[in-house]
Amino acid sequence: MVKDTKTALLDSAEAAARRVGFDGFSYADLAQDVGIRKASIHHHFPSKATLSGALMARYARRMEAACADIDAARGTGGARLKALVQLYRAALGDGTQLCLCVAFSISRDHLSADTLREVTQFRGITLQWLQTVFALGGSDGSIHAVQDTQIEAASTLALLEGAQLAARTQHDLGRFDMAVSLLEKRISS
Amino acid sequence: MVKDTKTALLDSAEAAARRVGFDGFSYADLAQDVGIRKASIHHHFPSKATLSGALMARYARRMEAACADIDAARGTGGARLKALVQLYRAALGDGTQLCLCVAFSISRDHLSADTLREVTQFRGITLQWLQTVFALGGSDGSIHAVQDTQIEAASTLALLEGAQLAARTQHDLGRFDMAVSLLEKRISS
DNA sequence: GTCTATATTCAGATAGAC
DNA sequence: GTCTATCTGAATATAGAC
Repeated sequence: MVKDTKTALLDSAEAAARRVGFDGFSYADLAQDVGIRKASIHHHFPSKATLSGALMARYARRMEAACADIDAARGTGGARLKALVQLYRAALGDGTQLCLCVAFSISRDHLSADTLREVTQFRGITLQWLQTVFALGGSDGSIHAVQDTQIEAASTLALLEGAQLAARTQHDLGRFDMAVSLLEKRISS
Repeated sequence: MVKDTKTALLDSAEAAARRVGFDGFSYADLAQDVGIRKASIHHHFPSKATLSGALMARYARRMEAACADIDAARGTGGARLKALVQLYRAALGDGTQLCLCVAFSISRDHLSADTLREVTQFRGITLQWLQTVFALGGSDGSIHAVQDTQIEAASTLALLEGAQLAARTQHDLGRFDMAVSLLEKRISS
């Protein structure tokens, strides 16, 4: 089955945004990557702002699905938290990419209000999910020394995003692993 | 005393880069801000790559000085760590700015090799300093449950940078405070 | 050191043929 | 849906007068 053009464009744009930020790529780059002319892109995404909104919306939906998948596959809070750490690690790819949400945080002054709402929603979903995970992990004993779950969620998201930055700055996944190792020590196997 | 043009340009460029990233501002923006014509900027910084290098070099030197100041003013590891957290918090300004190092992490593929070296050096300085602080805080009892100092340093830097991202994404300093509150709880007053 | 003027390249975007 | 052709504005950068 062949990818339709719109999906191909979204895929290409997402990879570019996560590598060089939203201000760092152009329609010309996408056109070359996908194999159509740049004018044709406007048929699918009339403006770059439209594209940014579609990108972030798809990303947020994917995150919701990923969290649901983790919930279905893992029973304890600790196992779920471990899975999320792995998700953020995998998002680094070979160490050149970031989570789209982190990449958009920098370019945020050039994003549409629509897209900003999507970014906020993405963060909200993740934080909410993390809170539940810490509550579960605290009561089932799989995460050590759980304190206020809202604070745990905020700290963990910051740690994961910061660990991505560290890894990406040096193109070295080991930096991510080192930054999250203290968190992982709190999870019982 | 009046600021010389070169310093005014560096100040303006730094603020812009920390607000919208290195790809997010132009010489025209700087010219308007500083009050000269954009062609004149090239006299001080022939290319934007030169500017990025100068920016990061100045930033790294300032960080070294700030760490030295903290060491001179605070005796315990805990007090020094608290001071660094405040430094990162203050760097947010009104919640629209990031640490230059974080901002440059996103635009990194458009930076010169020279500038990238400066970024790496900045991270190295900060990590090294943090390691010493955790070693001190562990032995003087002002930081609770200190483990491997290299890992503590990496985790803390990631947390601080991630906390900045969280605050800046929502233009809300409270997000920073919440993300770092677990870390601060480990410091005895 | 700063200016005007200009070169060049590239950005996002549109019109209209096929 | 994709193309060619084109527009408009803005980017970095240079030449040369003052």
